[in-house]
Amino acid sequence: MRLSTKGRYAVTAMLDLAIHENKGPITLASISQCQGISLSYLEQLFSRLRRAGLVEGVRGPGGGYRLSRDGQHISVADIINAVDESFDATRCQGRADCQDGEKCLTHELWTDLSDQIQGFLSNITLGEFINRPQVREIIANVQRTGSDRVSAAA
Amino acid sequence: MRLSTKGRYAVTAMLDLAIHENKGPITLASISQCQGISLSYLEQLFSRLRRAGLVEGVRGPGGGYRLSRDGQHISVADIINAVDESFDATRCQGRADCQDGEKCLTHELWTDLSDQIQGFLSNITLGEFINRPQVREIIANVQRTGSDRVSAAA
DNA sequence: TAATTGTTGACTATTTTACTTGGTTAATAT
DNA sequence: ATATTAACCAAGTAAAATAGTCAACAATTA
Repeated sequence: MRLSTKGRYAVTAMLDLAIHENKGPITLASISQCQGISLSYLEQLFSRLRRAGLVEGVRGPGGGYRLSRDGQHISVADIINAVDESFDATRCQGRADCQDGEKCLTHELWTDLSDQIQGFLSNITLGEFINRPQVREIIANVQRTGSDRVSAAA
Repeated sequence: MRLSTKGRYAVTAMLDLAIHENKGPITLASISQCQGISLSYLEQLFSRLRRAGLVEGVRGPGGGYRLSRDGQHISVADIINAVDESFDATRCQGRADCQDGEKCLTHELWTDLSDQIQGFLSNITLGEFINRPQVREIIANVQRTGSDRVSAAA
């Protein structure tokens, strides 16, 4: 479980899709412009998100990306795992040839902790998150002051 | 909040110190050997942990590092923040000149989420973690099969 | 057909990670 | 005192990850 700006890009982009879930596909160009991420970099990220089955692309004019399943069933952990491919290959794998056993010990402690974090992020879904009262408030405020995404994308 | 192998190294090393909290200082050489991390890299990490006030070094023979305060009061978030120095400087800072307001929106959603993760990891302290029944079991098992750290360090 | 948008691959620059080398100090043991 | 131990410190380096560019191609719509 790695958590970097790469993961943040993916999560914020996915939140973008989740918020406009019912307004048709969102183009990467739009996300690129709004979030200041290069288009090609987003393409790379979405390539992975698509292969992970989290989004589906729609080609042609009016196309873009949409969530491939309900936001309620896409967790933050899903997204981060999709773009990070962190097959960790922690040392001392299998062979218990550590000098005094401590190596395997702390390694195991970390995996325990890592599982905890993973579990925590698995319980935060896009749908659940954007439906929290305080988050809904943020969304409402921004859409009141700024112009809507639909008009901006049209 | 960045979470990489660097952070894992730091956390596992700190868990090492926490487990042997009452057995005097632990040398970096010992941790290096046990966890397969280069000594100098550990020195760099502990330099930061020390400057963050999480550990204190003891020079000379029999020296090493120990926690500078009780493990109950050192959280995983403390450790990761100490070694990662992630002042993120997320774009669109202050100036709300985003094209359609969406940029600031998802940025804010991320900080919300990020605060959640931070809060979660702040609640997991070294002391609390290694005192969990299932974790204590791991520790007991390893110390039964392998030789003890004290004998290995002596 | 022309425009739009996803899809893919190769290639590059920058940053971070992880490590190396070579020292210096401070404490301890002989 | 001297040698040993170990923390401290500072450059520099190789490998990897991050972030981005460029260029082509495929499907869809108007």
